[in-house]
Amino acid sequence: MTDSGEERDDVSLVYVVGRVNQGIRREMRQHLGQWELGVPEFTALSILRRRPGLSNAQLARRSMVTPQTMIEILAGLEARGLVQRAGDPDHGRILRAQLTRAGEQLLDSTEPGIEQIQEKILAGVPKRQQQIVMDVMLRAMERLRPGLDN
Amino acid sequence: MTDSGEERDDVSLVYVVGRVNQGIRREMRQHLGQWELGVPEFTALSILRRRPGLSNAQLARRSMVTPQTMIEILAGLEARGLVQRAGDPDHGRILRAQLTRAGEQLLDSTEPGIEQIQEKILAGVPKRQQQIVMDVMLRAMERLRPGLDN
DNA sequence: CCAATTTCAGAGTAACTGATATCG
DNA sequence: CCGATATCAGTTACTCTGAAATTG
Repeated sequence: MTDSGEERDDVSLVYVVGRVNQGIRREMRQHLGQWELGVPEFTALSILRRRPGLSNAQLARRSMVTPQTMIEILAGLEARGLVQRAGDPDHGRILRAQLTRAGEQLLDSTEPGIEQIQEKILAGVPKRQQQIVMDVMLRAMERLRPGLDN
Repeated sequence: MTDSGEERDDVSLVYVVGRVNQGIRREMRQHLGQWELGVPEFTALSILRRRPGLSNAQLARRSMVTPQTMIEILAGLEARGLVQRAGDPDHGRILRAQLTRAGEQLLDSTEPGIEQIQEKILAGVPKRQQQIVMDVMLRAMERLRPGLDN
């Protein structure tokens, strides 16, 4: 049996965000599989390229996961030589992470496919609307972040 | 160390959707915990209330998960008496699901808290912008759906 | 025979809570 | 001592792939 379309009314944002994310993750997983890279790993690499020198705790906050979760992701990336970490000279305990050359290269190979997913789901959507979606989602992120601080 | 704010530039939609979803799921999990309900279970119940009589396969498509994943969720809900399923009279194999009285009541108790999460992240966002976000996200859902059909 | 549905079984991914140690 | 960080260990939550049976 074939399924009919979805109506525009009475559906919550929480719901659509969840469903869209589910679909995106599925495609990402499939795409990233060829490099043995998981979605959380890809996400961490992406953030680190934009923000070299983040600590594990900072990275966790940006990813909206607990530091315990992030440490595992980071440990895996470090073990594979995609990320390297060095102690902050002014702060004994903090370890600042950044991509290695290999990490950058791997990220470069994977990203076109990810952008393709994005283009696929945004095809034909006016730039102005895209901008509004980004703004609203970024505000949502900020509202969600505080509850995450340990 | 405290973290600085996020910039509006050069961040992808795929990224923000993922992060917002992560934050939403965390709050949902925390809220739903008191009823021993997981996020996928809540999602299935929500869909079923809006669409009584969906089959497992249809439910899977709407949730953007495989039918094998959905069958487990559904089986759990049925075992707990929150959902009941009956064979389609015109179609021997298909089982159509709907909420039981208990399922409806449980959903009623949980929903206010979920709406609260939504209000929290959308506070102060103009209705027009909210509508645009919904439209764009619903379009994204449609684009993501086909790849899911087995 | 083919396509869709249901469903079992096993595996893999992703994320969490608790606890400990260190540093400023 | 307190707050933030790092990190180990164990556990839970979620989703997938493979395969088999059933039905129209």
